[in-house]
Amino acid sequence: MKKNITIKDVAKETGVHVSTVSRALSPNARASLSSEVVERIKNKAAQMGYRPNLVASGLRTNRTMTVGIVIPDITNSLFPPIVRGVESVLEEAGYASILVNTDGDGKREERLLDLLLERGVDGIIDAAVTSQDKKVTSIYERVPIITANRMVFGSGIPAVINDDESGIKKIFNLLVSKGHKNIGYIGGPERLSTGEIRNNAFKEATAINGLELNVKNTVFADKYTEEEGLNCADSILSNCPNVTAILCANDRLAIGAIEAVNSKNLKCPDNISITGFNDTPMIDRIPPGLTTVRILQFDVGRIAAELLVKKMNDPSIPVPEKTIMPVTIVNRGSVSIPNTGN
Amino acid sequence: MKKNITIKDVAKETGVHVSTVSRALSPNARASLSSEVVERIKNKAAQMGYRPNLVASGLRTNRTMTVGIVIPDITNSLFPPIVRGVESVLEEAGYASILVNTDGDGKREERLLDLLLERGVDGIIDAAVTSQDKKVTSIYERVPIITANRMVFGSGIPAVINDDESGIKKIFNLLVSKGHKNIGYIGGPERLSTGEIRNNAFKEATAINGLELNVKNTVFADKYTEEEGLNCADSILSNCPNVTAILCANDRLAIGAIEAVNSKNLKCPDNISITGFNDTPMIDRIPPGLTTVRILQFDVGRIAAELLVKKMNDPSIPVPEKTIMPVTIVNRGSVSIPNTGN
DNA sequence: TCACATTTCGCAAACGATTGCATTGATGTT
DNA sequence: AACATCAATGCAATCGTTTGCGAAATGTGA
Repeated sequence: MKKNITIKDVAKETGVHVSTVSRALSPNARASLSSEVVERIKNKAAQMGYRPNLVASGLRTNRTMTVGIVIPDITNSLFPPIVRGVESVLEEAGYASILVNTDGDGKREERLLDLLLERGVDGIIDAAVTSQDKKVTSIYERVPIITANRMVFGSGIPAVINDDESGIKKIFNLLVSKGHKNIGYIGGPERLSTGEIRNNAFKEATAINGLELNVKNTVFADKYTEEEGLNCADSILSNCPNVTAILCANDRLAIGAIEAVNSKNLKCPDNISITGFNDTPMIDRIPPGLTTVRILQFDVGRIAAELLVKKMNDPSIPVPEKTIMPVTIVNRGSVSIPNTGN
Repeated sequence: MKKNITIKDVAKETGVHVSTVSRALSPNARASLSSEVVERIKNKAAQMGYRPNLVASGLRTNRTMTVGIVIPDITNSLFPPIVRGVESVLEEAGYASILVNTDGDGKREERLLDLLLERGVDGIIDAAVTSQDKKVTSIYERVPIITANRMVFGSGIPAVINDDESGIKKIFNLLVSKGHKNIGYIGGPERLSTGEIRNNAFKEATAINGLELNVKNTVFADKYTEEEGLNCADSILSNCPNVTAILCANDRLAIGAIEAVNSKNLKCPDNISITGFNDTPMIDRIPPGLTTVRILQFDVGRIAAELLVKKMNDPSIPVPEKTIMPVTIVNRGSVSIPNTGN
């Protein structure tokens, strides 16, 4: 392993002091130097193959130029686009990102957040928070944080989220416009802001439309997984055989619901219409084509990162506490007019 | 933003020297201290909420306890499981990982590798190398590297790859065992080791089986994308209408090929059998269910990381230059007996 | 030509932790 | 009792960079 070339080596080679080299190589401090030396030093440094040591610089400046990205699980296709969105702006701004997966485990999340702190990250993008997250709130006084896709209620932590409420209401309206009156609902986990907001939106939507809501046709998933979706749909279908549609708080739940429908020898959408939320990648290739709410995954990450960069540059700068990204309905094959026949 | 508590604060508070605190908190050096002081210091440190500054420690020890993970694109579902595999062992070993996406762009890859070096990563897992990658080879003398899923031929860089050759041969044999004699092939990019190995394996397989191979039914994709798969399949289907099966070097190509078949009003597998490679997540939900080669994505990452940890602990330790992970065939619906009728 | 302002650069102290070496005090040996 | 031995801790340099401050060199104006 070769030895690294330091600022000191460059200084010796060019016959100036290390501080001069430092200044010559720093775009800000460069101004106080004669352009002649600056050129000479920059050339020599390049020629010697000098690469700054970000660790040393980080120690001195207390800025590591790294941020932590906290997500539940990169294996969940909802998150990679968010991560890319985050990195698209972070990379431009010179930041590297440390990615960690919480697996939705609170203890893990706490550990990982502490780890990020030890590593001196300049900021954190957290897409794995729970709606009442204590840990992240306590950390918020030590480092700038932006939550993405989810939020912590009443924490003051700036959040970039999707318009969950209007998404649910729009797709609910789509169902009623098709003639559905008996709509089942598979809700999201109440401990997540997405779950709570979507679930409330569903309740409101039923009320607004004068439909009735009973405990049998609205069940709440404990996790956003296909398996939960399958179980919840099973429960709805057996307790309320007269539902003509099931609105799901998330695509994965919807996929599970479709499975449940299929396994009962029913067909979606012929017998039961099903809708999702997120329009997660590849979902369009799974039959019958999920009608769902499209969110701007990449942009959620992008905007969150932009806000974070602002905050990191100047912690006192005010950023909106809630940025709500627009959603759109994408119509595919999983919704049709209700089949009340037989 | 609160001030961080340092080793110096703990020293002052306990009335000992900073070096003593350092030793007390370091599992190795702890031995040379009386257990009484060690306890006292550890307690006080915990009580004060002391958190080590990994940046400072990294500067002194020249070990940042971070590794770089280089992949083409986290949005490609092949990679998240690999990343999780890597992190599963890295996290245990106390390393954090910086994830970067090259987008398959050589220039980007070079820049990102340099960035990782500046950040003083202790090692690199690279799943984005080309088969003749100069950059990564040149960097290999500065930091331990393991390539995952792909390899750099003749570089001496340890690689953990899948048994691409036997995967292709097995699935080829599956096709001939079903009776296929006129098999088209959509190959992988020649600049990637996976492409080269799989393409050669296909050639060998045809030779072994005494089948003929012509330029019209074997085409090579420039990238592993659905779009390329579609175009390549289009070309094969129009130039060789008598092919009964298309073997694809990768699942995404296969998905594109299925699209091409569908768009010609043919059906897979009724008219054309199609096979893939990787058994990428969710692929099982896309009709008609791709018959493909399953690779151990998670384990490729895991093993690569294990080797890397070994190397980082002792660069002189020998690790196998090539670790080949077993593959298995997973039979789903996309292969049937050839339809030569009409 | 002198006093003074400016530009350009060097000096040295930080940042927080680690570690080889020196020092202290206690213990053991003869 | 004198001395070697060893365990426990302190001292200070070090990692590579940044930056406030001061010194030297240069320029300016009268």
